[in-house]
Amino acid sequence: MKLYLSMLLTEALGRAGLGVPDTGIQFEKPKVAEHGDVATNIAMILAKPARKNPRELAGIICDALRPLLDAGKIAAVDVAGPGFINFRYAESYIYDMLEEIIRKGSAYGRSETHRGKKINVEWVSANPTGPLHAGHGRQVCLGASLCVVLEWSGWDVTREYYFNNAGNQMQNLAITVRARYLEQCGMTPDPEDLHYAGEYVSEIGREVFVEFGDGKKDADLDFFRSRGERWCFASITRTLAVLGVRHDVFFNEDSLYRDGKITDVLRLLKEQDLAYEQDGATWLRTTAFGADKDRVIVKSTGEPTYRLPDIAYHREKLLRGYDRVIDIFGADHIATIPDVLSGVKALGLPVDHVDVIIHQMVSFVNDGEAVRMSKRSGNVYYLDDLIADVGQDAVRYFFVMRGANAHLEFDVKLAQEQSENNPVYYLQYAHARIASILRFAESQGLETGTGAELSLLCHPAEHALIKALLGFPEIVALCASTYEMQHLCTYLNTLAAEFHRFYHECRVVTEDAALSRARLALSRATKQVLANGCTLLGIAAPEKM
RNA sequence: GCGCCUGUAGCUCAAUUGGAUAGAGCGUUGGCCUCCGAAGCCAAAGGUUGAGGGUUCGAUUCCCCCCGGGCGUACCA
Repeated sequence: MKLYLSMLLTEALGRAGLGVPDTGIQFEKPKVAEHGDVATNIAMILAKPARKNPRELAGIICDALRPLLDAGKIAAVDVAGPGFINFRYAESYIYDMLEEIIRKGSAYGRSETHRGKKINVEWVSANPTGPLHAGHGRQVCLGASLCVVLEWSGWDVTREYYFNNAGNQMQNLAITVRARYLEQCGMTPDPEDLHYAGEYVSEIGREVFVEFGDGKKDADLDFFRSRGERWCFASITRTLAVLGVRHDVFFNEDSLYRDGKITDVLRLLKEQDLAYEQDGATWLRTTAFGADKDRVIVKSTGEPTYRLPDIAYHREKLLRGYDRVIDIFGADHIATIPDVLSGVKALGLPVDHVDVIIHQMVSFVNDGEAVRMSKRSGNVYYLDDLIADVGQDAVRYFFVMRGANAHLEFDVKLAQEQSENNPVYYLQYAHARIASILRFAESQGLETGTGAELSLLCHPAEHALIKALLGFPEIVALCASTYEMQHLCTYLNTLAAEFHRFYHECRVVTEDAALSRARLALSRATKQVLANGCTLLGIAAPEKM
């Protein structure tokens, strides 16, 4: 529709002796229904260069536009407010569109906008030094939903997890696992060795003991490292699977060492004088990229800091040739981004197509009290715990219902206690309710299939519901282009509300068979859109609850 | 100190990226089931969008300056 109006407006502007602004013609959906279904601010944009009153200009544009309009699509066009041009859909248009929704079914909302283009989304990427904690949930859910939305916009999506199975943190895990294993063998662990305090490390130690007895007393750290890594990997992927999240690629950090990529990058940086030795360490000349000071990339122990493998990893990823690359990070990792990107850029790779999504931290509140999160103390609220407390659907929904930039407060108690009033249940309830209506209709011998006379739907609540359904593809596109998933949540809840209103205003199954069939068709279409939305969010769309 | 994020109803957060009367949920108050799911609907109350300037037809949104909160500012990731 916007495309159609855009064409006509361009034509009309030409006839009125006006040009199209560089920004194109912008449309928006008026907040207030009386203002019509679509509006454009074109007259206000053009008013200044044309040195004319916006309202007057809008009138001129309208006059030029009216003869061009197809009455089957647009019923009315008028000037309002400071110079908006408002359009109102023709009834036949919304019936046609409803027909289309029904025809497209589970594909309604998909588009081919980015067909043939490849995108890589890297997210989660938590260190395999323990199970995922509740705070990881936000990134898990944001990324997972984003990937689906991108696919619905035609992108060929690669889901990637950068698996940090090398470096200092893994060394600490290995030491801790060994200490816990030796504890099983009857030795008292040195507190210095217990870098990770979580109970799970003891569990790993027990597993090793069960399998080998005390036969691994003299095994080297590599053994315990790989046992720890294997356990953590299994734990993380299991939790992800519970939430319906999967990755296509787990890129192992240690492969960068094995394949010599770390040394390659170090050499390349040194060749460009972007890395230098000092005080026994190797420094990255980040001041050359505008940073306040240079940073260490290889410690005096000879071990790289995270920056170096991060640069090497991004280089490998970019070399694979994606049209777009998305990195999702928590705000606590924000410091690495400028260094890594400028490092990669210095290696001759373009980074303009890399988008970094930063999400702010989550705080968990339980019964008015902050849930303390500390890996070292072992006092951790795990993502598994959160799922057990509120359910996977609530987890998936709550983490994406707010913008990534908002500091999210997750009140666990509230999510448990008030689950009846939860937005996610509100949404699912609408879906289950429609399913119930359809079952009832069938029990009454009503045919709920095709062939409904949609023009019988003339009640305001019916029109409002249809128009709400029409907005779905645009919302999907909006989420895909802004990377902001909360728009979908907001949309789905207003859609559910619109349905509930319709339900109260218009009885679906009545003696009037023709009207009943039309309303059943509308109900089915609503159910379909709700289900499609649930698919995008990764939550269930139940037939009963 | 510096950098990034943030401040909107009592609470948690929206606001289609600069649009028309700033909206939802929770909480509070009052209505609605002889009828397809009341996990629902309707209504009321609640706001100087942290404060002050600026940009323009128009600012919650952009710019400047204060004030408050979060995260960084490691030879941890």
